[in-house]
Amino acid sequence: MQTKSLTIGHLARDAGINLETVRYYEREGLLPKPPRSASGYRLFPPEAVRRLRFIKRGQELGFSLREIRELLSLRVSPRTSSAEIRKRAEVKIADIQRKIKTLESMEQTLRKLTKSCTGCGLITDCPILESMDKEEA
Amino acid sequence: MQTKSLTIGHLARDAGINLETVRYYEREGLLPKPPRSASGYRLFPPEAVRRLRFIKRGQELGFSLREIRELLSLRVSPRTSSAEIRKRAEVKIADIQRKIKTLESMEQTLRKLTKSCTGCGLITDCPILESMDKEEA
DNA sequence: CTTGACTCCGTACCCTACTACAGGGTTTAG
DNA sequence: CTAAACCCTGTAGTAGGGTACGGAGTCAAG
Repeated sequence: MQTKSLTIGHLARDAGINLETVRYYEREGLLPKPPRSASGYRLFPPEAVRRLRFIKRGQELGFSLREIRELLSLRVSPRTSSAEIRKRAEVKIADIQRKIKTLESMEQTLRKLTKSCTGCGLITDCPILESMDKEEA
Repeated sequence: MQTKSLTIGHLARDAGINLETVRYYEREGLLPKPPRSASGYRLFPPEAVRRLRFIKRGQELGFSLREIRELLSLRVSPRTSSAEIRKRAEVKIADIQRKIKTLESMEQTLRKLTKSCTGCGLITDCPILESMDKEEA
């Protein structure tokens, strides 16, 4: 075992995710298959930790594993050009922007409601609920 | 059947979701149980369409059905005060803001990468992939 | 009336993303 | 040398969010 390799348990702890999940990601092609020791143990390079963190962050942003795999594997085919990859990245940016816009509009709606809600009256007068049950912006 | 009521199929079509999903939402408490016709058919009020659209949008923003139900049912308990509801709405706003921030930072990362990627070179030189495989901001 | 489109309920199945064994080999600390 | 702590593979189970289907009743048009 080289000093630089991580066993699966080590990697999982460093990245803060379940050990079984690491194997799952490997099966699903999110993590490149690592070399093995003589006895068959996986020997992950230290970069694997960052890769796992990238996956986690992507998920928190609402990307599916399939999308994250896409992002991570843009380089897989040696045929695709750098331009192609750039294009894909731009699509993802547009994706993200749409998500941001929707969130912002939802925030606005909630914000307006809390503003018109003095917070003192009885439930029946709360404009937040009023609007909730009837519709939204 | 009153002129204003919608059958389940009608509602589903109007809201653009699967009929079975409507029943699922009712079971899960996202949609109030509608009155029934003499023969047992559900008779939804027209507002149900908006409610369904609200649910859909919430999902697109990464809220779980449980969270959406929470938002929708803030008024359920006649004991909670208007202030309580306002507080909950504010928590949701903070939630949304966190999501927006994370998305923005991811966008920034991707944007920086596309900028440094001329899009002309071979795959091996693409800075997007370079950074993908090694880490991220 | 009959036919086709709807509806009802209950149950079962699907996908995603994990998570948990079981049964067995390996490494390492004492 | 042995026990604890790891690791392996393979399979199964979970939760969330639906979706499909069978068997039966209902409604509207011709």
